[in-house]
Order: sequence, then structure tokens, then C-alpha cells
Amino acid sequence: MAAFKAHQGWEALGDPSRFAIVQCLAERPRAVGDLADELPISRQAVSQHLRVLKDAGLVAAQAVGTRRIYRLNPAGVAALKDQLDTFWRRALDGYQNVIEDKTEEGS
Amino acid sequence: MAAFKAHQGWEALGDPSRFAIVQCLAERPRAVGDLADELPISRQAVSQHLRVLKDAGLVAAQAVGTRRIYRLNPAGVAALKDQLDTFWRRALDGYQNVIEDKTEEGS
DNA sequence: CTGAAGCGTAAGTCGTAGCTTTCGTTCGTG
DNA sequence: CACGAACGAAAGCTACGACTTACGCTTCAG
Repeated sequence: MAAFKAHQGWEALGDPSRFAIVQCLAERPRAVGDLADELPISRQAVSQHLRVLKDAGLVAAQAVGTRRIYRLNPAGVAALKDQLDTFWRRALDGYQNVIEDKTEEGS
Repeated sequence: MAAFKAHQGWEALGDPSRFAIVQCLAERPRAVGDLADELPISRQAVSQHLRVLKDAGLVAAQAVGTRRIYRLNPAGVAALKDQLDTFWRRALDGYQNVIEDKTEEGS
């Protein structure tokens, strides 16, 4: 199934810690240590999650001195939103089919 | 963090198998056995995944004889889409902040 | 009423993702 | 130049979840 490669972003957001990170980054860009301060996990763990999110195209890094400022990547978020939009639209079509099928179901 | 309960739908879509199921259901409602035929996993595994998706509010079941026709729940999909939309919007605001901060960064 | 088809559930196994710990690297500060 | 801060990477451990197997229930057909 071709979509198995496209759901990389979904696996990234599927983890609670990463979801929390994305939430924090949605408010404003932050450094790794700052993110770790607001999460119940270590800084290294945050770093690993950020790597996954970065590979998924959901976040981007910007080096400032010894710090690395991470921010959300709107394009990545938009990509996921687009897929959900497709599901949503097709689901509505499916509804129509079900209703129409019900008419012939009695035969 | 309050959002930890709300990401139930994200964990559901985070699994490749469940994502594939949602994809199939987006095309049209299907029975459990039909879904299993198009996936590399057993029918029971599909059944378990459907349970997770149902708990997450992403799918709904409809008994027809011995079969159970599953379909997407547009409301659940819309809920996730709404969260992504919030992220996306806040991310753009964050961009503005970064740009403005850059002005003062040189000092 | 008997048999089969279609599902859901429980128990058990196994892989893997997430977390911590440790270490190496880069950059700023005195 | 030496020290400390901030971060990434590798190794190891543990726990959770995905899948299978086996079983019981419901519904339709004969």
C-alpha cells in the first residue's frame, strides 16, 4: 500500500510526547532545553523526538549560538491537514453511497 | 498537559495498519472480512484495530446480518483536522514573532 | 434444528519504540 | 587557553502494543 510511506507524519504525531512538543512549538519557537523543562522527560529524549519530527518534516531547526531553536514547519502541518481533508471529503461521499445502497438493499 | 487525552485520535492514526484501514474506509464502507482481505494482517487483528478506531471516534459500525459494516466518522476526522488547523495558524503567528525578534537579535 | 459464516474477545508471544545513561562535539565566556 | 553550557549520538534496558492462536457468540441457510 503506497500510503505507508506517507503516514510518517502521523506516526510522529501519534506519540504523546511528540504531540506535546508540537503543541509547545505551536505557541512559539523554543530551544531543546526549554522544551525539556516543560515536559516530564529528559533533554536527550526531547532531542530524539525532535529528530523524528524533523524527519517527518513537521519541525525545523535554527542554530543560535550553542542553542538550537526549533519551530513548527507549516508546510508539514498543512500536508497532514490535506490528507485529513481528503478522508473527510470521501467519507461524506461514502455516506451518500450508503444511503443510496439502502434503497436497493431490500431486493 | 490537558491535550494528552485529546490525542487519542492521533495515536489511532499513528499505526500504519490503522491508517490503511482508515484509507480503505474513506473510499467506501466495508465489512471486517473485506478489510482483512486487503491488508496483510488477520481478520482478528483488523477487528482489534477497528476497536481502537471506534474508541477514538474515527469510525462507526453498523450490523447487517452477521456482518459489521464499518464507515468513517466525519466528525472524528473533522476534530483532528481542527487541531491541525490550530497548530498551523499558531505556527504562522510564531513565524511573525521570529521575524520580529530577528530585528532585535543583532544587538 | 443443525451447520456454517462472520465477528468479537482473551490469552500469549515477540518485536520495537521510548527513555535513561554515558560520551563526544561545538560554541561562548572568563 | 581553559572551563562550562547546550546539544546530538550510541548503547542498553524496559514496557507497551501489534499480531497470532484459540474460543464463544450471533445470525442466516438448509
